[in-house]
Amino acid sequence: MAETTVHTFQSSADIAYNQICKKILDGELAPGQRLTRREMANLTGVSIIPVIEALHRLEDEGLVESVPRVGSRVLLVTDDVIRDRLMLREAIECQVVRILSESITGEQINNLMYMADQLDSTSRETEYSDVFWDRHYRFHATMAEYSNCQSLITGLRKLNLFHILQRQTKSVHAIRHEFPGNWHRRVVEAIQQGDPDNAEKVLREHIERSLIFRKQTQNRRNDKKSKEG
Amino acid sequence: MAETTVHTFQSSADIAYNQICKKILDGELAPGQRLTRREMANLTGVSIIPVIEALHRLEDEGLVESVPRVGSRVLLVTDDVIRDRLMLREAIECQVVRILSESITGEQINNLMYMADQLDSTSRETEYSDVFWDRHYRFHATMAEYSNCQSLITGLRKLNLFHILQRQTKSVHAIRHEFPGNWHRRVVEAIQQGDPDNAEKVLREHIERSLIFRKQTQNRRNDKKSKEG
DNA sequence: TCGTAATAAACGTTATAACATATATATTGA
DNA sequence: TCAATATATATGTTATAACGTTTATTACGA
Repeated sequence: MAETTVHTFQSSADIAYNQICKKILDGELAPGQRLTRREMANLTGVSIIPVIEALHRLEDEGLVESVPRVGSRVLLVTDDVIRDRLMLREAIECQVVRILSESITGEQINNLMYMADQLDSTSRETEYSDVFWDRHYRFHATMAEYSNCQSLITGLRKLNLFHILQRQTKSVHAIRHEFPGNWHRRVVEAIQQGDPDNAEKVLREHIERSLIFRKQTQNRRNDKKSKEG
Repeated sequence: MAETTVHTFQSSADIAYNQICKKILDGELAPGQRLTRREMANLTGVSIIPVIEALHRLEDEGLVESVPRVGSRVLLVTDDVIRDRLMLREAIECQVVRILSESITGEQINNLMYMADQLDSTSRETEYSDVFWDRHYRFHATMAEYSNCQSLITGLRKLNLFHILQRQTKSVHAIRHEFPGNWHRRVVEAIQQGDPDNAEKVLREHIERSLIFRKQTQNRRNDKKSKEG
């Protein structure tokens, strides 16, 4: 009831998009699952035309991959894709903190500091959970917004959506152990100091750490595999 | 005749996309020009459905902007958009040279060095021209390819397409004077040294220089305007 | 003359049905 | 039994036509 009652003309394409998107993010439609146009039309109650548009949007968001004349499926989260997105995330987030370190206002710093502390305390007190990741996404999305750069904002939103998909593999949870307890606050403090190079460095160290961690898990997984075989 | 005769099944959407895209890049459809679906259907000889897909692709490429229930038009190249793309370019290109400085092979270095010299000599000998920008795009696209990161490759391709659109405003030509004659070679040399931080620094200096230049032209333009008014 | 309301035209949206291609199944031959 | 071929089914693609909204035009009144 506190919702703003904006005239929200929802097109059929919107309906299809929202429903399919939700099912993907909830894991109801798992990675690799084929999404045929007629099935999606039946599933969402709209015709094929808006389903096509919905699938294209999902493909643009990076949640769906398509092959011309063959069809679409929920993105398969392979190691290659994970690495690809990690590289892009590093590029975008570093640029964001650079911009912020040169243009951020006091009020924005306060907001970020509050969110960072809230986030860091979450990671210390509880297991990795939906609420943690929610705050995590929101923190990074807020930084992106403060950059005032639409491409960076949009790019990061897509990466966050991908991360929700990636989380369904469960393997990301372990990254936690690589984080110092006050890492996000340290990022904000680096931004506050106003040195772009240092702010970027602080952020990059973190991302590279999780990349290194991923390589370790890969090796571990390979070891386990060779034991099984 | 030297073309590879690959079975290239061109869908109606492909036909529409190619034709409209070409007209935009050639300036035949100028920025701000409205692209109604029926007109585009008549223009390209296909029905509305594939035109819709073509326009969505062009929107994804960043050449077209749309408003739901209103329509599409060729992207208006405003100063805000230029700044936005410059920020994104900086993010992507810096990440590319970082990756390259840690993973590039000798053969790749040789290729890039050759392309850089060819490019730098072009900028010294001739006026800014199609052939210069062609080589420029190809140089940067090759670096992106060597990064082996699809998101960075795709992102840079879109930025290059945007730049072609931006060139139609003519204002980019003047950036030339900001370049030292051997700038591209220096980038490759920095990559070769294997230090990501330095490679990034070299690249970023260049991009920031052209950004500063843009601000100068804006001021100059404002001065001119106030004289006229 | 200007702002406002009513009308008309233009245009985005989408349901249906037919078409073309790709995949799965069945059949044939060795 | 297996591979190759032919058939059938599933599915992506797209043309057409109708629907609803937005924008442009006209008519009206102050």
